[in-house]
Amino acid sequence: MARLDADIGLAASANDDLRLPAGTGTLGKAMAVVEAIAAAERPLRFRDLAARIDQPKATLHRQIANLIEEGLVELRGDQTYGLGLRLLKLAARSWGTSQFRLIAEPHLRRLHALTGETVHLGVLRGVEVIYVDKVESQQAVRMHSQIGNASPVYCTGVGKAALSTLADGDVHALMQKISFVRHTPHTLTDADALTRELADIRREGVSYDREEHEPGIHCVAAPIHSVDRRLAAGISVTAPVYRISRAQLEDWREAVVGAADAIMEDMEMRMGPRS
Amino acid sequence: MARLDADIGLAASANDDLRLPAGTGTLGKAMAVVEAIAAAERPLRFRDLAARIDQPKATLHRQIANLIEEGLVELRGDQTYGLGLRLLKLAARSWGTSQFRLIAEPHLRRLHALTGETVHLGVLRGVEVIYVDKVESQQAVRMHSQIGNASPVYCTGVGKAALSTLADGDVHALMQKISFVRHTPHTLTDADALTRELADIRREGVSYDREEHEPGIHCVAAPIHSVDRRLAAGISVTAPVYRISRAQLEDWREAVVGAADAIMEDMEMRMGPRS
DNA sequence: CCAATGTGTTCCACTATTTGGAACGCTGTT
DNA sequence: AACAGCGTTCCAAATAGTGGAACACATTGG
Repeated sequence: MARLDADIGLAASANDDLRLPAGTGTLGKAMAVVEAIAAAERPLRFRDLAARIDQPKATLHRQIANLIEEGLVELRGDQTYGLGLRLLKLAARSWGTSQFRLIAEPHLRRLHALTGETVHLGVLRGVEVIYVDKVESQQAVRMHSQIGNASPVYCTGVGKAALSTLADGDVHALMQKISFVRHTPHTLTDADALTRELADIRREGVSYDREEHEPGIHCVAAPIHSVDRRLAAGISVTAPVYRISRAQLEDWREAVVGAADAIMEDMEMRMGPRS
Repeated sequence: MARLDADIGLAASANDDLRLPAGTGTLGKAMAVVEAIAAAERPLRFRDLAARIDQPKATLHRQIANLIEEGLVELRGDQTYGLGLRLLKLAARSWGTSQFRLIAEPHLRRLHALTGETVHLGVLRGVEVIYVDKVESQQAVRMHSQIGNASPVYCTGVGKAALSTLADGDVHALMQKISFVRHTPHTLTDADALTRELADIRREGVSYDREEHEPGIHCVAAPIHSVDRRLAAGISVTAPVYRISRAQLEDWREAVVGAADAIMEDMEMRMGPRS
């Protein structure tokens, strides 16, 4: 059958850390440039890019020219580069037609109806979790963002849940690439601590984020094992500590796990029996 | 100064209609594949792609393999291809840091507060308008989508507004590429009609969508001329006919134009004086 | 005022990468 | 069993990307 590994993006994200080549030849180099532009907070100019990319000026210049021509990158303010509109368009299309998201959506809503708190659906990609969907109460400050946003695996509920679905080998490989950053006093800051917690998560079937990413925010999450192991994902209910107690969070445990299981079932229904 | 034309995406979108090569070499071919996958409604299999791409099987196969490796495309259900997660991540980053959007946002909110109806911010890209931001009342069915969504230029308020900011030459070039599709009885279905309406829009400074895209929906829009002519954009207030009369819509005209002008001013403030 | 430095851009011979015809190995069909 | 359709791999040939060097414009400073 189909080789063409996706490998849950383990290898895929080899250059998430914007290093040079990949096994992808020209395309890889082009994407490295895109990633460099995406990674920068302050707008970059040509020389800035040249500094982070380590390629001859001439080469880089042409690569950028191509990226601009393709609408993946844009030249603005007549000196700085930003990501292009084509990405927005493609992402919208991707989001709108993602089978996984479509199947999961009703379950997210149900979970939100039950808890009244924000529900997230996240997928593992390299050493990050990417949020693919979200249902939240009223958004005082709306953030269409969040969807598509990336968070670290090691300090988020979905992140740890997703990790727990991987084989030990894959987990170890990933661990090497994680750079642990302490975000709060509760953040797990090394591979050992994380490994130990993963064991718990595998046994219990739930993971918690106990204010490990943002102070004052905690969550319950459950892993979603995809049928074909091509996807490592998780679902979570997030809430501020001041409103939702640790005990309350644990009471939602069953609901969250239930939702995750329901999503898996629906996936098997609609993808399993030979489509 | 900087060549590296962006050209408002006129040339950029040369292969919006998923034709073969571009002047972009390898990258262009890769993006053609991505675009083909994005364009399809029903999931495509390898042979489907091979049919629409016109490249030798072997070549296409390797291209796809690279795209998968890079996370731009994903192989799912073990036979069909979809767009990859990396696009979501990049788009989110792009959206979150877009200067244009950030500057425009407060004005969109003000306009929404005034009218109570949905406000859109759209940018011209090739023969389409891409919605870059949106403020809406209560979303019964939420659609984070819409943002990033593409609509035709010739039958939307923002589309026509954006067109009106272009030089005649560019407009003509674009017209050639538009394939006019009648969406409602009021849709403009040929270049002549559109050209005539553009003259009105240039004179009046507003454009209307009089149920030209969707029956029962109309809108007022105003063009945003970007300082450096690198961007052709527009802003609009959209409402259902049953609730908002044509007259009411025209009463908002000044507000919409005002908001568009305010956005331009803010842009000049923050980009003009040598940053 | 004219060198000197720091940008961004173009040229073109060299070479690494992409190319695609052909052959292979599946799975399902007649 | 032979056949047909799909997906996958190989490798010589050719194309497309590379990058050192030189150019054109700013801006700086001696």
